[in-house]
Amino acid sequence: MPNSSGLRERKKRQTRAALSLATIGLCLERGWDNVTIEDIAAAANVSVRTFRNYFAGKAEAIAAGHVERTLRIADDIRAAPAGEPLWTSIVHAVQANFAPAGSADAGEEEFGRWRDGVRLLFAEPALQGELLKANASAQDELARAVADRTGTDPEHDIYPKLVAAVIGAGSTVAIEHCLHAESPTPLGPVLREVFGRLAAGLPLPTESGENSGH
Amino acid sequence: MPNSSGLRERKKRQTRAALSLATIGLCLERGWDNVTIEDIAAAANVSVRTFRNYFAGKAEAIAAGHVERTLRIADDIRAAPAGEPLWTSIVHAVQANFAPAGSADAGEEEFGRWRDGVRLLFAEPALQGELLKANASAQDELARAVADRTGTDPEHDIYPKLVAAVIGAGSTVAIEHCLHAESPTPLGPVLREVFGRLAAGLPLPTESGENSGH
DNA sequence: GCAAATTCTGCCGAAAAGGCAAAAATACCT
DNA sequence: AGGTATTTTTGCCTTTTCGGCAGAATTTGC
Repeated sequence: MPNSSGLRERKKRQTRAALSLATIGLCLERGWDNVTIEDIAAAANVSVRTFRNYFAGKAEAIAAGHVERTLRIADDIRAAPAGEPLWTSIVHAVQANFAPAGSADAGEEEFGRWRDGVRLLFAEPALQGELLKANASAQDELARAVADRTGTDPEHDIYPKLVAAVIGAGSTVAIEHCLHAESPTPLGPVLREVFGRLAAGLPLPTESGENSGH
Repeated sequence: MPNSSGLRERKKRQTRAALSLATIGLCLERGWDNVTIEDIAAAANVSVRTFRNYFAGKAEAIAAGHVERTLRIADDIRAAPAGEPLWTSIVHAVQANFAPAGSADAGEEEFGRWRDGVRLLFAEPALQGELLKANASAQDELARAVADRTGTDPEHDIYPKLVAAVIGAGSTVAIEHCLHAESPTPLGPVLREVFGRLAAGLPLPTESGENSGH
């Protein structure tokens, strides 16, 4: 096994990040259809063939960040204090990875890049599929984390798989809601509302005062 | 607006079905990589260009049945008796469309095609994304149906969108579970367990007697 | 340094993807 | 029926994607 901290691995991570970043940047700038893999490779100073060694296509390059982000949710759930209720851990984990502390004002550049990328993702149908695949690919890891936490079997029991799927679905709905909202909405409260409803069994919203769960 | 029952529309549906069927058949027979669009078009007696008028690619052609099936769930939810609890309607609708009455024996040919298609979709990684996209594309319609049923707003309220996403996630988990089970498992009970847990707020399964909820 | 393993790269052909306009089929009106 | 409008099918075309292959270049461990 190659040393994961050697020069080679570091360069690989750099190239990977550069390609993903270049893809997002070019697509934001020119629009999805007006960017070829050749352009991206040139912008990242590698050959077209090398791009293909890293990613299957433009979409995958853009979604790469989302995959890492989602996988980190599983880690956070595993690392949560043992006594904490499962749903609390879930909300914290999702929030920590999709709505970093500084939120909107403290211009976390990485978060800004991610936000731009996601907006693109939702615009182009070819990218929606990739986002979905990213969620799905993290689902197994998520299910294992939930199984760890609840003492269930990630292979044979339905419970952890169902919870993992619901985490993905709930996160997606919350993010999409904030992204499509006319006024910029912070993700945190929406996430709490979504998972609050889920943990309550999705009862019909009461007529009183809209459904701003709070 | 073209008459939907005219000859033209009927032929279009026929061509569409023939292409989807030919794609599934050829892919099952030769394997995903060994089928070109040219093969499919030839098998369906249309030009390659016509195939592309109907579907963006092999994957979409295979998933077409799944899309229709999912859209019909929305219709069923709309058509359910007004007094019936929402979750009851949902379980009925999903079950009706993914596990037809006669179950295995009453060979609904369309159902057979769908089943083959789904098997393919889950087997080949290149196709899993298409299943996800199929679910997502039906999500909006599902949300509108739920909104109709619950008097919520499909645009601004989170509730209908969340329920729609959960229906998709729950169905997928149930189907996947049955497909991956070593012993052939009927979908109905699994579906009821999944949505039972969801309506209960996904409480941790009790230690007693496995997790066969309900 | 040196040998082994790994990655990068150019070259290649098969396939996909989609714009365009002529041809064919269907619909609709008189 | 006949004629016209609309829609679908088709062929032709270019550009881009996709991935196998082998040699060059780089990194690693010794």
